[in-house]
Amino acid sequence: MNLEDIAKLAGVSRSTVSRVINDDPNVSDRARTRVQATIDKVGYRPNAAARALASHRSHAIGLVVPEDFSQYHVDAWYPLIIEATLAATKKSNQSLVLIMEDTFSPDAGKRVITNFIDSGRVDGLLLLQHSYRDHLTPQLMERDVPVVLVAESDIPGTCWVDTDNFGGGKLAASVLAEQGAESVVAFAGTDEHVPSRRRIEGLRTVFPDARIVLSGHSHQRAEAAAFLELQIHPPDAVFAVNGWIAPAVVTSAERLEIAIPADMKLIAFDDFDTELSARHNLTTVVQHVTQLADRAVNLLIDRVEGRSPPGEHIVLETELIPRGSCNDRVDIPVQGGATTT
Amino acid sequence: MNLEDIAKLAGVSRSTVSRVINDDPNVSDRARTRVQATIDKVGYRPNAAARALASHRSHAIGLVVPEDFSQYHVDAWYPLIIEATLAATKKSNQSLVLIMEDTFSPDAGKRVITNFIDSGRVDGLLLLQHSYRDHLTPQLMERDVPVVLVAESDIPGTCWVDTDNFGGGKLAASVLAEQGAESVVAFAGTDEHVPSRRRIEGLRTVFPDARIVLSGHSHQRAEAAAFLELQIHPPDAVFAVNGWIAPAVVTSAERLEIAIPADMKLIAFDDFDTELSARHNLTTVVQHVTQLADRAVNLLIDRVEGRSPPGEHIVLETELIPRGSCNDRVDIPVQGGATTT
DNA sequence: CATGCAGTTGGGAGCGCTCCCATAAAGCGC
DNA sequence: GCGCTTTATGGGAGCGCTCCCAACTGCATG
Repeated sequence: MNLEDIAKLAGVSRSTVSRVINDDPNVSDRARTRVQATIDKVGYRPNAAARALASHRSHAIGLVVPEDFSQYHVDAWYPLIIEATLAATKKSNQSLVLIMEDTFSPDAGKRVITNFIDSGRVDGLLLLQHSYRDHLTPQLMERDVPVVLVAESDIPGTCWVDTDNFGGGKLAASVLAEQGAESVVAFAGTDEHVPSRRRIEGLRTVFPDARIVLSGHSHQRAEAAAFLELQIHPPDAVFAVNGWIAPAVVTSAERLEIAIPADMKLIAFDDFDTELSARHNLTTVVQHVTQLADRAVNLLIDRVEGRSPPGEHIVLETELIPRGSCNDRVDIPVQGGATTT
Repeated sequence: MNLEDIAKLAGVSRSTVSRVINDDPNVSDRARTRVQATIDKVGYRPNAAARALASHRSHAIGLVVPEDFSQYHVDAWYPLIIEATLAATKKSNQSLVLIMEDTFSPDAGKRVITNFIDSGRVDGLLLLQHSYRDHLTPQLMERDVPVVLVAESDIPGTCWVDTDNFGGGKLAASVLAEQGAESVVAFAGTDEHVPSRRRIEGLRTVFPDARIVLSGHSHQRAEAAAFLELQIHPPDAVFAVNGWIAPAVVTSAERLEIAIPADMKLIAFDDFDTELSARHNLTTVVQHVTQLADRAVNLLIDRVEGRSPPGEHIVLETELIPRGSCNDRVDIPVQGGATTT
């Protein structure tokens, strides 16, 4: 079943059927309804390969993920962004091709280009946060491949979309300051994670002397680090730079009999695990991953179509979800689930 | 740059270049090296769309994931299987297209077929565990779409690959029996999860009277349930049917001052979070997700190529990782990390 | 009543491959 | 040296679309 067949059935030409399929305005209503009806009747679907061949556009975009992304499961960032991207591409009638590369390998960019761009498998690429200070981006920029980073970037000419991590850090700080906090400690995973770094920079606009404690991608080490820090330098307030660290802080505080929020305020960035945040009643600064993916996909499509110039970027604001860990009198009802002993 | 160009440069015909690209044996060594050299020199890549159009094969396979897969992050199953599938497709020179569908919707199958099969975007489909007693599979079977389930299935004619969950449950049981356990309780998430059900069936071949406690997809509820159960009916041994539940059992045991393994043995199925398993020193029955994906992808490709008949299935054995939670005298060194108090 | 001009429609050419068949070259026995 | 098979090569046809240009319609205009 192809264009020609449909054309014959509908009593028009191949071209007219093609126009109907591609929403070309230059079709009479009579022809359009006739064609559409036969298409629906026989369940015709245009052949993707033929379209791609003739139009030089695959209507597929590639999402580049690092080789071991499932190992970063201290939080659900990768699954969330993959799911959100998938939803966004579906909305835009694009297919999503997953691409896995060791993004730190010196010729990762070349491999991605030869395997997916030069062969026309995808029209453009989405690069995730993780892979952004690697060899990939420069190599792609050089070859002028349509690329959007889901991460802020200082490479000139790159298009990117990111959450305002700096602003989010500032927002967290302002909430703590409002509650009278003076000595603040920030718990983070690693400072190679640029978003974390930006959040801390935001915090420091209000608390320049905030201590920073890093504990890597490990719940266990986060808990040990939190316990030690809270015992030796008990602060007024804690900023959990990565949401998954917050429970470690709560547990340590419990063991040290530090009451939250009476003795110590706690604010977290991200609550990918909403159950956990609700359970610990955490006041949280959240980023909107779904929106992030939506904007990234749309920007990439605009780039592919040539509608958007290189160098464009989009910054998404964070949002404060007030719960009980910063303030005794919470006006907003606690979402789902009681606090534990 | 296309076949014709390469042919001219190498002084041969289009056909010969095509043969070299497709590893056709009927090419002289002289021609092959000449063609390969020019291909490498100019960095030529065959156009995927043209190939697909001419050969009726996209060299892409679709991985169908449920709409909200990132919400199932009590463990890392989805990210792991996605990553493993991606690695497997890469090895086989296929691209991986992610497909998201509400697998319980009555016309999910029809949508997947029209959007991805009829249009020739993918050659075949991989369906994950989660989506297996839904409307998808029957609709796909009816249309004779090449499909492999990553889940056992009783629908006649389906191809599937799965871990031997029944055998794994039996293995866990035999370990507990060996340690003299008599009263056993199994903690699981939900009994709609067929793999969990099969593991429990395996357990029951040895412990027909084992109690079953279900707590849904929630760490919090798992912990509450474990605490209550261990307090009211303290058992000899616990089978954590899903690995992520094990820490809840350990915590509850600590609070109730039940020593593991002295007072109570504990064995878990899956340690997707190896750090956690090591930290709690858990003896574990593991499934091999990488292998699972490898076999599934290969079987699907065989189906697409017509090399494999319908109805074929592959069962993968589980493996026992002995740590300290079942036996005081552990011969095998504990992997990475000490036990907590 | 010829002229112009949007609004429609049809068909040719071509996208870059694969597949098939025809042909050329080489190898082998007698 | 002659036919035969085997191996290697070239070119035509066609996969199912899009894109472009030509042509045709109807209708207002001078």
